[in-house]
Amino acid sequence: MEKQRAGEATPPNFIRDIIIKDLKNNTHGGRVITRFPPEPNGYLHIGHAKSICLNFGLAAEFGGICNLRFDDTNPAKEESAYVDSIKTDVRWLGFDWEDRLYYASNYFDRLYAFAEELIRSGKAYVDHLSPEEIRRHRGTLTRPGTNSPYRDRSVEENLDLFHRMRAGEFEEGACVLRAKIDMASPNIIMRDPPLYRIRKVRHHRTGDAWCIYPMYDFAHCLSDAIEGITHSVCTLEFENNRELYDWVLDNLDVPARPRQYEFARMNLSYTVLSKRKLVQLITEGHVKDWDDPRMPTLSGLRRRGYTPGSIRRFCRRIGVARRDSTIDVSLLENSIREELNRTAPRRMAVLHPLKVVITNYPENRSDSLTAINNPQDPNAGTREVPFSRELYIEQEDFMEDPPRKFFRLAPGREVRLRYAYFITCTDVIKDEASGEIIELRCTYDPKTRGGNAPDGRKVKATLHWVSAPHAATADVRLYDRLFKTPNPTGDAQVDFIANLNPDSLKTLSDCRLEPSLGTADAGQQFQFERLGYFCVDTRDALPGKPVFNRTVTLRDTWARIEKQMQQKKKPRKKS
RNA sequence: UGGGGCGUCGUCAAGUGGCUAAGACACAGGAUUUUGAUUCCUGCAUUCGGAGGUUCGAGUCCUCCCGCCCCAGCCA
Repeated sequence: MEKQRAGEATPPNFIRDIIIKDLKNNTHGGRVITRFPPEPNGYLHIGHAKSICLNFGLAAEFGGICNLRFDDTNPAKEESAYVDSIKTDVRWLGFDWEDRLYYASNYFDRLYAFAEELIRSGKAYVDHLSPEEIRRHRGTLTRPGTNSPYRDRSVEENLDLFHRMRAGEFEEGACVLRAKIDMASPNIIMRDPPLYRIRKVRHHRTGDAWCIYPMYDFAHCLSDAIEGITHSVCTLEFENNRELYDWVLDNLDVPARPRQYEFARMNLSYTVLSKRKLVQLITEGHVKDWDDPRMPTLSGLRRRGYTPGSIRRFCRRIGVARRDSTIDVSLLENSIREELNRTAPRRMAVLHPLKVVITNYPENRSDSLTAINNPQDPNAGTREVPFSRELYIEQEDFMEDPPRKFFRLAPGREVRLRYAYFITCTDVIKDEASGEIIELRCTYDPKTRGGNAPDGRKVKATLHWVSAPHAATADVRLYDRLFKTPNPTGDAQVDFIANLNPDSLKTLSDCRLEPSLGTADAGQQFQFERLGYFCVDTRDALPGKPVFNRTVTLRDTWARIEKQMQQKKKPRKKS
């Protein structure tokens, strides 16, 4: 096993501390059993990755196990398609639940028996109040609730009623099984919470076997107990539910006594993570689907070119705590750059082509030059790239009237073409009608082959380029942040949709790539030199016709300088 | 306004009464560079939401105050 690099060890967090203490005190018989419990009603996103890494990571670190358990107690919202995508994503992230793939729905019989046990001990009752009446009886944050008139039915009557609920004798909403706790509890969760409701809906796994389904608060803690979970880790919004979690387990004869611990869910700048909002983005057509490369879903990130390792490292770096937090996306971006810098083969690709004719280079001749595949990895070897009289360079690498700090190509200036020759710009050809620059005439110095001048003269810039007659053509998708504001949902007055970045996707259809890129396979990742990291799309690419997605740009100091110069030019706005 | 939580650098986050308050990202300088990339240096909280108090000593303990988050689904 590769030794963890310094600073990459799992940082301490309070849940880890609890486990260490429990292990020391033999609280759970020295065992650590966690679980990742998604509801199959949507795709996993980067926030779930935090939970997955935490739960599986904790188990791995302390010699325990982590189960994958689908919390499928609401058939109206859940689908097996989501089960499949979740399994794919967890596996892709690099975690293995082995033979421990569980479903809350597998426990429906046992859960039903637990409910009967609660009724028999006088701690649950069937309530015939309507949903509206239940709400009214619940009271408010500051006022206690009032008891349901059905609260004191006998055990026999409750048992009978509950059996009849299960038998389908009542309509949806006609009645519900409730825990008999305390309608005056300051914790609203404890005011006789519903345990079972009637749903005459086909369940994706149990079919029509049931018409009553357990609520989260009843099913989750008992599922944990059934599986012998020791540390039930969830997010902070369930903190109020912990009292009920404990109540259920304390009032039933359960096989194990798990404990719930809560950590803060993450927010990520320039995006949204709530399932409701992600769904909205899809249904309103702002993005294509769950796996749109702009989505913070694991399938979106995967398609964007993020690797499992980069996401795991990101999750390790953000830590686990109880305070609200918004992680800067640059941390995520840094995680993938860091990996791809080490691993991605370099290639040259011209996204916005500007034709260059080397006037002193013979027609009908070509040249083959050796390029290094990855300067960070000597084992990556080299490749040959063709050179000829007609080339393409990046439009933004030439300026007719360059500012001081611009040291790329300009009239009369000499620059290096990477791995090729020094060239000097002699003429600028423009479209007569529009004035647009359509071609450059340059000369090359044959003595600089490979990129070095024998006389030792230096150039200030090295440009990437592609030989025109040899180039492959492809579509390249430039993805950027989905929202233009760091906190798209921050202003309650503004619909987050209004904060969408209109430039989150730019599709370029006339990009010229070095020939080898024309046959790249789906999923392959490259660094396009001086531009960024790109991968071949896995959905829209055809054999021999790849489509490239930009994962992330390279850090771009020049862009920053340009921006600063622009800001200087503009008169400062009064603050 | 009832209850439950949380406030340490721009963003995360260590810190569990006793060296000069870790580290990462971001940012700003500089060096190296055939990617304005990478890499490498350097800088970046006299102060921990605020005010009092306890203590020889407080980010850590106490009191009060301020701010933010969660809970009134037959969702999870």
